[in-house]
Amino acid sequence: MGEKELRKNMSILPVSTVSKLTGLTPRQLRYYERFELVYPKRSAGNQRLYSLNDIERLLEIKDYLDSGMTMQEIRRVLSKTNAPQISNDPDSLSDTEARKIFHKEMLRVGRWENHGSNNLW
DNA sequence: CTTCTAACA
DNA sequence: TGTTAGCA
Repeated sequence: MGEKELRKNMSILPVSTVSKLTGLTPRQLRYYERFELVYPKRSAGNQRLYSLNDIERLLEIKDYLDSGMTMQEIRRVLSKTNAPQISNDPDSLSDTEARKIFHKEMLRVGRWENHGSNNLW
């Protein structure tokens, strides 16, 4: 697995950020998790941590729902393309390193907001 | 922030 | 069926 893919699979984004990024409410994010459309990690405080791949997934889910697709159908499609979240050891990262990565993502978020772009990665 | 149940269209 | 309000 390349370094890029590794970073995309790191779960570091809290629901508030993911909500703004995807336009989905935290409630919807929880609902989708119930249907196994996404499998975010959990922080020590039991709060969801999403990866960049999860963002892409969620955006896809949005489109699929607009297309009139069902949760079950979406789950089937997504389970083929993207296997369940794999081993991304957040514990293997030092705190400073994790903070660096998170800050980087925050900067990216700001950039998108300024450009108002929907074509993300 | 999390969980849960009940309710709506 | 997808989503939400209100609670603890």
